[in-house]
Amino acid sequence: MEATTAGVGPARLTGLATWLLGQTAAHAGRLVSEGFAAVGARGYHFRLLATLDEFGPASQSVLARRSGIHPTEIVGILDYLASRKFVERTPDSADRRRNIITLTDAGRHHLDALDAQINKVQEDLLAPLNPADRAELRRLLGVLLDHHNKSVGTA
Amino acid sequence: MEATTAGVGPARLTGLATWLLGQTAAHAGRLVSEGFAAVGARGYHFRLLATLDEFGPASQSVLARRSGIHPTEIVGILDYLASRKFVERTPDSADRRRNIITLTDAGRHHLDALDAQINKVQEDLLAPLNPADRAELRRLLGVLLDHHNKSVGTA
DNA sequence: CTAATTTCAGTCAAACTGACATAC
DNA sequence: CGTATGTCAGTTCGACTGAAATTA
Repeated sequence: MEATTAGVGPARLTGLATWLLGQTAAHAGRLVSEGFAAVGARGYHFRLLATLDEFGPASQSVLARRSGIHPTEIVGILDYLASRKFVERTPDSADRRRNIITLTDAGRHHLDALDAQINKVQEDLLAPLNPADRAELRRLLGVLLDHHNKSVGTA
Repeated sequence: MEATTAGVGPARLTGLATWLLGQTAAHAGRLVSEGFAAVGARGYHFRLLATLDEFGPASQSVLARRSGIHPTEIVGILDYLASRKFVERTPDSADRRRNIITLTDAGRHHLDALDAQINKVQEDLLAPLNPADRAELRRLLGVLLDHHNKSVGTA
């Protein structure tokens, strides 16, 4: 049996973990984009809103670290989310460099819609895998991420 | 133990297969880019050269299908590869719409260098996984790819 | 002075869309 | 005619670099 070929293409390529990962992620990304586009949103919105929902209000730089989104991206995403009244940006009185970002009720509501959407996408993506395989995939990807997060120092 | 958390971040996000996949692929992509940049190349070059090496000369559209690279991308990549004398573009006498692309000796040589590079990267990426886990990861990704290639009709 | 925070402007790789001339 | 091929121009998403102003 050996390494699966995943359709067609040069074996030199299709046997590579990096290629399989890239192709699968591209596909997943397509599904995610479509799913979010259906509710007029993007991946970044979900990531930021989910971060706010689970960790509570925070400054933009803390948000960047928690969400894994690059600090320079945060500004624009927040501009948009604030314009839609999904978050509130208020200056931090304790440290005037900072803004404190808070999730609004509308934002929480929107997040629920995105949540429903993204869960549909998981099903789509993982359709051909049974529960054990899904868990195993998550485990393996988790190990890789943990390892590389540590060595690179994303913490 | 449950689904691995993969560092930090909102559970709503970090438990998602799409997120794990995206993050891991981003990391892998970083490693690949760095590796290829070290020999003055990019991922596309390797993909196209490998495709030519394994399947032999072909038209640009066939190359696109075989490599999984979007047809409109092929043009520019080939422009570059031809300028470096890694491939030759000759008009097809049988069908004057087509160019036949051929790998040169220099191209084959360059491909060897890229091959060495990309294999180093695999090791880097998969370092925390034992051989069985690596095979399992490849298998699972392969299943996903096969499934989605079929339904979308990339063939 | 150094360091952190936010912001702006721009780059980049990969993938894509739409249009078009040419040839089949 | 409709379709396939190659080309060009432009867009998108996610991620990044570099620089700057403000404040700690």
